[in-house]
Amino acid sequence: MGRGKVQLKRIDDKIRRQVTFSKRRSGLIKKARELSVLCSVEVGLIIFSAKGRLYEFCSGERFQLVELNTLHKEEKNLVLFANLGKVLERYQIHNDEENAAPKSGGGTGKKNPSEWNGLCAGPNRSLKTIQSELEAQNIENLDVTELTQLEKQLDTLLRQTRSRKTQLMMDSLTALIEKEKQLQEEKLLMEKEIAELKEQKNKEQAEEADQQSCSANNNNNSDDNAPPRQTMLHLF
Amino acid sequence: MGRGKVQLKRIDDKIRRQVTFSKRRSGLIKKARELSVLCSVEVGLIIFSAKGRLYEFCSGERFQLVELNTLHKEEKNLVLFANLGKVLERYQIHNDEENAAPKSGGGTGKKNPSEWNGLCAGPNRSLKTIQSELEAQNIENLDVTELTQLEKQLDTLLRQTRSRKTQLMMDSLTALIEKEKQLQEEKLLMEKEIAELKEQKNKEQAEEADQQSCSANNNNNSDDNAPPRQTMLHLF
DNA sequence: AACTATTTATAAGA
DNA sequence: TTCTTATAAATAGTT
Repeated sequence: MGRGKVQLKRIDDKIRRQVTFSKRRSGLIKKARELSVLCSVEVGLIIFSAKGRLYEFCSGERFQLVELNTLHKEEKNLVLFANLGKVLERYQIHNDEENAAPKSGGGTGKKNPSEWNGLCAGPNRSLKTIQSELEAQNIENLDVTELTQLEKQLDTLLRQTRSRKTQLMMDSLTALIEKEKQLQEEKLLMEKEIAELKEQKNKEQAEEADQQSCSANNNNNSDDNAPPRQTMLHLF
Repeated sequence: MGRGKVQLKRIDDKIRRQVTFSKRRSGLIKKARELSVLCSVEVGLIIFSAKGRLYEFCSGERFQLVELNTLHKEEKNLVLFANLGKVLERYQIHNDEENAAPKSGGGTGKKNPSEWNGLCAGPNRSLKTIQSELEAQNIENLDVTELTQLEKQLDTLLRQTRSRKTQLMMDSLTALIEKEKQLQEEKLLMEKEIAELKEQKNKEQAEEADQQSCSANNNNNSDDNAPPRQTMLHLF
């Protein structure tokens, strides 16, 4: 849709690419909104510009965690989804928190873990600040001192981002491992139950056979009580 | 774009809504792909249909849609997370590359993508080399050129390490998801077996009671067929 | 940031 | 569902 047909490959010219990005980005977000409204479905969209600026659309309303627990399965998925756009926000919120903490002074360095869940207030002030700084005064115009400071800030942000990412992944892993353990236990219990039921059955059959003084069919049930196999973790 | 102008509000007619959803969904995903390709940016898009079916696009494939459809709901969330993590990971790599982009010398600057998965042979080799170099000639004695080179090498190693770490964690997540699915299936089978055994037992008791025409102690076994409890996801 | 010439998406109909 | 087609929308290149 335009004067020329479009080739599905990276636009080489930087300017044209930038312009196209701007146009198509807003078009995409508009269409995402339309889809969610017209069809009453949940849509989440995140876009990183080449410079790392984040653009997002999320159809869902903000849900409180409290409410989450009152919901049923199906609904939870929707809520989780609705909150999807929050992932990135949390990265940045976290960054802000850390950044707000003084670096030079011999501070505690470590944040209260309870504040680590990204539930704290205050959006992406620092990151936005840096970004707008970068946009306002072109990076070309900064002197070494300013660049050094900027470098430090960005480095800090990057490190915090990584830290948060790792933490989120570890949380997932922990949850899954926990779940697996639980399932293994349940499995064990059920195996026991099955064994008991079979034994009872055998006994009854034996009694019956006794009464009728007949053949004793001893069902040798081999219970494969292999110890719960641990999932291989290639983490460390 | 169509025979009629569109109102930005929920389509009331169910059929029309469904059809529109189908069409616009594919259109949106197509456009997301185009944006990511044309402009070389990271794009993540997820859509939940009204029935909870998941559709997604993520620049940089990791999971095939085919696989996705075989997953359970809970697992899908993890996969989504994994994909998003991938977006972030790429974002970071991208930034790193930009930063590492050659400033002075005309090095290739760009690594072969196949080497980027951290699967390449012996990262330790280079590290050892660097270490021994450092030990042999004290870092104090290196000039700026040598230090620059060293910096580059270390930076590369660091990036590979991070990439590898993320990949391993992703692998673990995938494996755990798979494992959980398998356990759930096993559990289901065992539940069936138990139910059958109990039923047999009840029947036999009933027969016995019949024969002895006596008191009917109806053991009301409340089968706690609670649906598999949802894994708590702390993802979002 | 506006303006068109075109291409593309898609609403309705088959 | 899938296809066809008229028309609305998006947007590439231009100013």
